[in-house]
Amino acid sequence: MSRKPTIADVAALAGVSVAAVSKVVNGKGGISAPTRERVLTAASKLRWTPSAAAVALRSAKTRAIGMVAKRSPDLLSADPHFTLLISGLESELSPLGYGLLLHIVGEEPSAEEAAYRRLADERRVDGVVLTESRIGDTRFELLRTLGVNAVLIGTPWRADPVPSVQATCLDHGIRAAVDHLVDHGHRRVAYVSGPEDRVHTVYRRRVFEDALAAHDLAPSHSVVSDFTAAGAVEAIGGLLADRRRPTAVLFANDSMAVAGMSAARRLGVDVPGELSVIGHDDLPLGELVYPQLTTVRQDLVGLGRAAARVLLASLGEVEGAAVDVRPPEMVVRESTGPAPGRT
Amino acid sequence: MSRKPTIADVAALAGVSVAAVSKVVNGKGGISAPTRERVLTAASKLRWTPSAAAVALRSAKTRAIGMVAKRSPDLLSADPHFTLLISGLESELSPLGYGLLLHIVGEEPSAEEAAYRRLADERRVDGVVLTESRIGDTRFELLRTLGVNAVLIGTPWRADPVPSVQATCLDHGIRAAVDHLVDHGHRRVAYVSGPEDRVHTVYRRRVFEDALAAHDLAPSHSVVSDFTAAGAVEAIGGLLADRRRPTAVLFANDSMAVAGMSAARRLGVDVPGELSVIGHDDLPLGELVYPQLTTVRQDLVGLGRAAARVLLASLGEVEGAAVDVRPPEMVVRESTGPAPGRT
DNA sequence: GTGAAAGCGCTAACAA
DNA sequence: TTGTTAGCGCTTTCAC
Repeated sequence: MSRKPTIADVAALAGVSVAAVSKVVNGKGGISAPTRERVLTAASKLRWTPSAAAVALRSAKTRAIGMVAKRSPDLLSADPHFTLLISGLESELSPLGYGLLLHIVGEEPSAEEAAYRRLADERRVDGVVLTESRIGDTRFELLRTLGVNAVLIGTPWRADPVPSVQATCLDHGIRAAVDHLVDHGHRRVAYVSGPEDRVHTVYRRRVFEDALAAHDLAPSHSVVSDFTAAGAVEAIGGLLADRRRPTAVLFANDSMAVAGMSAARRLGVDVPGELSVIGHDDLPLGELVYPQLTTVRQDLVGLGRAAARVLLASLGEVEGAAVDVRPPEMVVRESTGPAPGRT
Repeated sequence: MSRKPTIADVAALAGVSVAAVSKVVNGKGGISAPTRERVLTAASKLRWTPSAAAVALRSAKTRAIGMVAKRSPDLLSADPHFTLLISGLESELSPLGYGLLLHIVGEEPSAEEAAYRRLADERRVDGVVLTESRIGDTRFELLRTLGVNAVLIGTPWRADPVPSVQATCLDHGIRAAVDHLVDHGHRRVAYVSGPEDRVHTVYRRRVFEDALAAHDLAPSHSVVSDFTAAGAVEAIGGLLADRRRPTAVLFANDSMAVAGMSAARRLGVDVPGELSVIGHDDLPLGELVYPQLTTVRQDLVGLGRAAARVLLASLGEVEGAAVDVRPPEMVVRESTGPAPGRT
């Protein structure tokens, strides 16, 4: 197994200087067509590709972007979610030869910060993508002082002037879900949210309330949960125990919705006969279960793609319009139906 | 925002040579305690960390390992699986400062090979981990000729002398599942496998058959499926249409099992009353659904961890015993019960 | 249009 | 024990 060829080998084989080779592969001007040709054939004959390390050292560009994901102990909620975002990211990064450096950290608050710091200090990436926007989020400040490009997938906390991507018409999905429910005669509708420190938790609950208010209704119940199965089960238990229990419930994600739906059925409550259930995100999971889950689809892959474009644009790799992210839309499947007592 | 400090800055601040700094951070000998001390304080005062690019260039070690995942179009099956493996990998890599470079590629055969080639040619990683061992797998050969360290998670194809990790007592889980079923009076048991090009497909089916044979039984049906929801639905449809239909079915993964279970219920077949269902892997999904899925647990996180250790060992980063991977075990939940007509 | 040469930040001989 | 120095493979002025 021979030593990896270097730019010098290519230059020698092509009978030109290393500078010429460099110019050719980087598309810099001042190279005649014939020279160009010879360099290219020499390079492919040698199967030469520039060493990532050398390029990174010389040009201070790593051609990699980083992502750090907090993994909750039961990893129930966030994961399938991440996979979709990552697919979207990769579909934009890969064609440009960018890599995705992934870090999974535990729940300890310091672990996440340490991961970002390391990425920055070691100069391993040209930018990072953040997810799960939190209230009081300090990650952008950190990254800014570290001098790292960053983009947030989701709604920034306050008017924090951070680059971020999100769907247009962000409220459409939940509104449609509420309208759907009300149209089917539901009057007592509950909401089970995710952790309160998430920016989207607050936003989505407000949209939910607004949408109900448009029908002169108020939430029958509003419970804060934690994205775990146990949390969803507990939440549904509480709701169903109420004498004036809801006839429909929206969950902040699909995993909770499925867990909640299962818990209801286990308690002998028919879904959607006695209780309609709606999820959020539209993960593959929702189609697997019985009854199939009605949910609010989010264009997770599109969000990943858009985030990559923003980063790439700030690195001067691409220009122009950000790709747009499809607005959330309701996907009606089997877990919703008319309110009980209504035909 | 000031320029990133270099080793020279640290050396200057500490009043020593750059070589001294290098030796200190790399734990090479020949440094007096006081010098060591001053270097360390200087480094932390400047928040200096060696540049990954420079280290990589100089030492030909990137401190990163790569993984390329084929993403099936409907990404139903493989994904939650990957997340678990990645968690395991990261838990070993992170503490040693190793990064995980992830590539998601499409189904085209060439895409995968291209991804490995790029990782190798650009010298972006010190090793790669492979998953989804296939029959006639050529990836190891490729990686070998590319001169890249690799480790396989799963059973190698034939006696291919490749470093790989897998659980001990690999057959225990499926055997236990079969025994469980037979003990509950099941005599007509079917198997729904994954794609036939996977090594584990063949292996698991054989274990299934052996386990049944130990009870003087043969599979009632054996169908090859594809890890998709649609495939599982179709498979279950076929099985249930048979006049002598099975009273229990094992699926090659949890997603198919859940989809199959749902399809059965939709056809009016009670699970586990009329049909027992068993999955494979024990993904979080199985606990969410109703009835909860009985399944064969696989220590996916442990496999990731073990794979990382193997790679790290071959890079001289750690030594000694590989971590061991917990044997597969059956997790009895709600989707299995006595055979119909038996109390 | 092309090439010579100076580093990017670090490690590892080798000297002192 | 410590410092000097020669590159690792590449990009980029700046001459020619």
